[in-house]
Amino acid sequence: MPIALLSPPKTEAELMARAQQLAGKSFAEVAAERQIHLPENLQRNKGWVGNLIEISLGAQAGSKAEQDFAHLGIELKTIPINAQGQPLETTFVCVAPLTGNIGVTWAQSHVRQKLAKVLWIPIEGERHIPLAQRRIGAPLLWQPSREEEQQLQADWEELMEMIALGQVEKITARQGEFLQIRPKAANNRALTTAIGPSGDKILTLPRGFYLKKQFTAPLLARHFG
DNA sequence: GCATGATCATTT
DNA sequence: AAATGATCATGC
Repeated sequence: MPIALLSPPKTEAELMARAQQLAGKSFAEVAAERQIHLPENLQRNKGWVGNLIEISLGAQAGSKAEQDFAHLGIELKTIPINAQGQPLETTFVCVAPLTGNIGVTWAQSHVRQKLAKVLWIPIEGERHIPLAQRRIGAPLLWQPSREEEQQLQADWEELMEMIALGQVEKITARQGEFLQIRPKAANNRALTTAIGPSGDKILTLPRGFYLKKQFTAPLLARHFG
């Protein structure tokens, strides 16, 4: 007898109340509540925690493009942290568009849309903690400050200019102070179309935008530090 | 392949 | 130790 699927939260307050009720619970506890299988580790289940939290908050798991709670204008992101509350990983934002970028501005960008309002759920992520014992932290509903938005915009414009000028294969994860571009693919044989150095079409590895820890660390510290 | 969810693991 | 580049699962 499957348990009932949680309905989407109707209001921001309801979403936050649910998120606060998850705080302090272990993955084992929450997985049991929702009758979700708990894997040994995340090696072959990298999105497991994100899916667990989605289901536990009433987002439709395996959803389509758009924010997790589109009716509330809120994107959900789990972020693994260490014992000091610092992020252990970068945060994937969205796929980097490698073609069709003529005339696209920061204001219209997917990065800005995705990050307009984010519900951050910190989770214990240190690998020495067995997955079952890792706990969920207190939620943080965040909107970028003017300064944060300017930081992201500057990196985005630099990186998008390189893409538009056919320099995508010269982009490295070292570029961008707060926002970087790295591979986002099943493996290194995956290919997608991009603009080449001569302005022609080339095939290259799909890339994604990621928030560097230099961006998310202060964001978390301001609230939890 | 692309979009969802990210973390792994090699390199520096 | 930290960051970069590579990778894993799933649905369509």
